[in-house]
Amino acid sequence: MKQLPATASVNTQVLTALRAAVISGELVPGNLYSVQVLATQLGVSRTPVREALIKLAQQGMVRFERNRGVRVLLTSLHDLEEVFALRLLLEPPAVRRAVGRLEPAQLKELRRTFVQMERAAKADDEFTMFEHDRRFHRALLEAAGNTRLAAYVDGLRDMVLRRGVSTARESRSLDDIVAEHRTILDLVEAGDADAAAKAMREHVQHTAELLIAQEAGSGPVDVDLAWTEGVMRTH
Amino acid sequence: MKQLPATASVNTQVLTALRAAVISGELVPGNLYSVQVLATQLGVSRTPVREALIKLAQQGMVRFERNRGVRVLLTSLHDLEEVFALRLLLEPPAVRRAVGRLEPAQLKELRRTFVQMERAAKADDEFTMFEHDRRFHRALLEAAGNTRLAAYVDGLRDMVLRRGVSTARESRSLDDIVAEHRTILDLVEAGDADAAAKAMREHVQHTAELLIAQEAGSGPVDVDLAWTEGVMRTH
DNA sequence: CGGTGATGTGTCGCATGCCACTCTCGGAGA
DNA sequence: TCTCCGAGAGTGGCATGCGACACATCACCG
Repeated sequence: MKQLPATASVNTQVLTALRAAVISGELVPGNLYSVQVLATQLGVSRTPVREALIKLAQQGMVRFERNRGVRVLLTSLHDLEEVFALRLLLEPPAVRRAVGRLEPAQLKELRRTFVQMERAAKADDEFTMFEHDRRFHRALLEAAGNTRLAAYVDGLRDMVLRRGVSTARESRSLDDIVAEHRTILDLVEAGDADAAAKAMREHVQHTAELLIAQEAGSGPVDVDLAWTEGVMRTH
Repeated sequence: MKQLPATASVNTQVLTALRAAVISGELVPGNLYSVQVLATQLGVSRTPVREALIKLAQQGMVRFERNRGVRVLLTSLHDLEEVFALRLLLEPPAVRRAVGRLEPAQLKELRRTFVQMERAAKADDEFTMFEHDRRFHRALLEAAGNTRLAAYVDGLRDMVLRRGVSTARESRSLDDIVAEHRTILDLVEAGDADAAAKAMREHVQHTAELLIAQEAGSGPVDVDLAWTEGVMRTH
């Protein structure tokens, strides 16, 4: 675990470091860790470490076990299913609403983020690419005007990242991911809300299928995300 | 603030007590409170109080202000809009999925909860009614098989409760609320997934409109929740 | 040899100490 | 009377003290 940078509040730094450690797999899912040891490694006291872990626990990344330690939770197939069901329910409608609400400056910023993502993909810089991927989604969701939605989805991504970061390349190239984002971006810029939402749905669903198939291995895939598709007609 | 019961972990007790205090309005939105004082009132040390407040802060109910105290956040019109947009996006699809997945025993339990809600309404016991209301929604959402969704929506309700608990009666009677739930329950029992989902959407939307109108007072109501309506047809 | 109980180590949960910072309030000076 | 400033009280953030409990180890007994 790397040492902390010098700036900013200790609590925030610790939270960032621990989250990164979990995502990167440095803190192995299923294993128990002691607050004391983590604090020593980070060069701080137990308090901020414990507080950061409480936040991660609320997010579902770890779990405290009394007098035993804190366990990094592993994401089961069912966890993936839950996360992607939520993303499918939230992201497409949010994108639909974001179209037309995006200021020109935001649109430009969005494209800038996309270009950076594209560049990272070309450079085979997986980590940087996922950073921009995240910013892309976040910017789009925030434009929908619902900060809670944006923040929640952003948190959900953490649960998937530690699956995706190390293994996505095996199943699909970074270029494919970029292409899906390009489609979304183009439709957003064209102002076609429904098509953009549909593209987002397909993108998320595609990601879900690949991750779930990979996680399930050769076993039977018992996953149903179809119910997340909007079919209501109230008028 | 009432003294703590004797049982269970201190942290949990404190969390429950603080959440109840915020919802009941005992801790006034907009005001600053000191961890030390809260701890003394609850008869515990600062640590569990601080940890509970951290959880409430993550949920958006309070905010820490360094060297000043912890502020109970007030829910603005926009907050209500955000919360109900999320509920409209999540609850109807979840209900649609819950139908047909509910075991007979769960169905029976759901009806039992409804009957208790009805009884509390008859007795004009507002608080108990909202307790059962919450359990009703929670049971339905959990039946959809997505624990994260259920937990998240449950958390969202806290943001609204401290508006609704004291004021709902001014705008609509408890019986009306019960009637909407009866509609949902009947459709769920009849196995009509789409209709149940539609009923849930209308229930949530109705609640949103009343709370938002009441919050806005006579001022202009600039709220748009229509975008949460599912209109996708991907095939 | 197998089972069992004591003991030691490590852990969290909770209490407390300490520090830098913010805000208040009163008094001195114009 | 008004302004300014400084001392004091109060706060959250972080560090640390302490006790009860979980688990592993190992000696001892059947």
